[in-house]
Amino acid sequence: MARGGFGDIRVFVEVARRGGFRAAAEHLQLAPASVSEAVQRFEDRLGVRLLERSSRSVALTPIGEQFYAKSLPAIIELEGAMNDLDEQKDEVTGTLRLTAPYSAGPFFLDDLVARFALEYPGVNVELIYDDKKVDLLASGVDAAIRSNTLLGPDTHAVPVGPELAMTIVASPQYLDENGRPENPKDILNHDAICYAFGMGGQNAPWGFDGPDGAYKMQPKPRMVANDMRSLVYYAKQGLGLAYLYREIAVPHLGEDGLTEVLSDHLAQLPRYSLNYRSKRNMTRRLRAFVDMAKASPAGK
Amino acid sequence: MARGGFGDIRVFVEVARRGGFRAAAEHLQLAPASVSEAVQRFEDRLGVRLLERSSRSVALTPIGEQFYAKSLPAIIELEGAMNDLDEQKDEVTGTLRLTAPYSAGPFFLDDLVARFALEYPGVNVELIYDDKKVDLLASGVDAAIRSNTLLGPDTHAVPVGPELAMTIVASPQYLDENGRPENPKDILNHDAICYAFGMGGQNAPWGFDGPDGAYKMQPKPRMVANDMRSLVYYAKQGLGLAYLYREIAVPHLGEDGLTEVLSDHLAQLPRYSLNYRSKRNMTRRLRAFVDMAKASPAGK
DNA sequence: GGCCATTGTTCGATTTTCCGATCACTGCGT
DNA sequence: ACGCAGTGATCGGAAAATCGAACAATGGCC
Repeated sequence: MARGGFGDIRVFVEVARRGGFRAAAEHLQLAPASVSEAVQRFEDRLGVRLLERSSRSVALTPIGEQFYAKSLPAIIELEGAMNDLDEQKDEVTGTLRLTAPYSAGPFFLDDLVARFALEYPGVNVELIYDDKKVDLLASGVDAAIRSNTLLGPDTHAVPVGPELAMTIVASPQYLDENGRPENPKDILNHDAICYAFGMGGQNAPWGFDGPDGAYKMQPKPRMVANDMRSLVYYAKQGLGLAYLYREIAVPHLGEDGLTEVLSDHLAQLPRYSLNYRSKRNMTRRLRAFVDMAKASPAGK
Repeated sequence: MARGGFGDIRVFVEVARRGGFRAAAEHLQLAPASVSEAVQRFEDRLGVRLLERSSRSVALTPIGEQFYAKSLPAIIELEGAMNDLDEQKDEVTGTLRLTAPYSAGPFFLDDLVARFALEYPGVNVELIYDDKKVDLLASGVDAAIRSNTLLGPDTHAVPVGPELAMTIVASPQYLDENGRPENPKDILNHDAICYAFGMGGQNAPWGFDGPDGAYKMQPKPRMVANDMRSLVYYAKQGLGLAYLYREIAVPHLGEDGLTEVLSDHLAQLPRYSLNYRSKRNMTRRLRAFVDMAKASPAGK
């Protein structure tokens, strides 16, 4: 550091601003002795006394008052510039750690993450697919995409991904043999092919819209898997009614394939929720990702 | 100085402003190595590269460009505040303490000090004529003018005053009675009127230039005084050869006055040396005096 | 292509700054 | 008047910054 340079101005200004050496030292993260000595050396070099001292207090001299008044605005500007630098700095390198359900990738997340990685080449992305509940504080991830909004200190959520259209499908053969459900309550009399959230996880409830609003039902699960392509396969084999994302079912509809039922009764699922903690030291890379996710169209 | 503090901003800004480390170093009065290392440490602490370097040039990174743009106005403000402080400080009353040989006053120092006092009305000048050796550290003076350069920690010297032409004079009567010295060694056969450096001080040796270079001789002192006007008087009285500053002798030459001898053999004395310590307590008034002394023409 | 001047960098030595422990002083409460 | 808490200052040792000398790299000139 250039001896007796502008760093001394900062130290002096801090003493003046805080009304004492010890308070200034605390703010500057220096020892009180260091602040005392630094200001003394500064005054010696200048050949000017900026501060009047007694053993219990400190006051500005007239010339110190003037110098302080002139210097403070500039010091504040430099503090701002340093803060801006800190904020920008986060875009340079770092790893963004995400977790998301397996299902999110093909729907929208692969695309979103790829676009993010291209725009911010300095950021590495670590994406852990997991269907389990996640604790943002304990998990070490920057953000967790889940189907629901997470709660916690300083936790925020933004909707991401597409509006999720659901469907219930079955093979024509199954329907011939077991009848067509006419009302949502009819699924209780049918075999259900359900999606499970991993081993030991709950089965996804089936969501419906009725005259009284949205509600969910939990049918009797005949087949359970945590991969919707398997659900499609089981349905084709005539093993029951399968509840899954419509996008996955669409290629398998019609002719010898699957038939949709109860289409008018199905509720759309809410979009995924990007959950993150917006604490004071929220990194720029997380901020950038949240901003990009917000800006993405609902279909993506 | 608070390490890694705002002093580093100033150093970085200076490199950016001047387009290179060496130019910035010159302006900051630091070694190039110091500037290079200071900016490197700054970048390391920040975790950001502000400058792109090659072996012959330097350029700002994008983030460095932004930081420079934000910081420069504040640095300029602080420079202004420092300049204002310097200007104010010059107005603060203070005492410049000098010591000089008795001989310096009439030659140049009275004039120099008078011009200084007129230009800096807020400064008092205390001038102690003394021919003794002086210890800058112990003496309490700001600067010591002596005929030689002083040595010591942080001690600097600049030549001041006129080139000192010397002369040897005697009365025509004396020369008629005792013969005219033809060579410097002849003065050993004459009575000498010598200048003494105060009571108990040495006599000033007589300086000559010969084919083998400059040398000094110490003649047999018949008359001794520490005021050259007295030496002039003694010489007029025919008491011997007097060695003194030519400027003092000139009004007394010719007619019934004094005659110069050995003029071709005399060495000029080196200019006086203004010795001062440029340590951390170098005041602006001392700096101003040194600058004015440097700027004075050699005849003054 | 070779040489030279100029640049930024490196490194061990030196100088300066920072720090912890301690001290002197002061204002306040009793 | 005394004791205590809190302030700024001091000082020797540790840590950091600066420096001089030397080096590597580069661009311009011949």
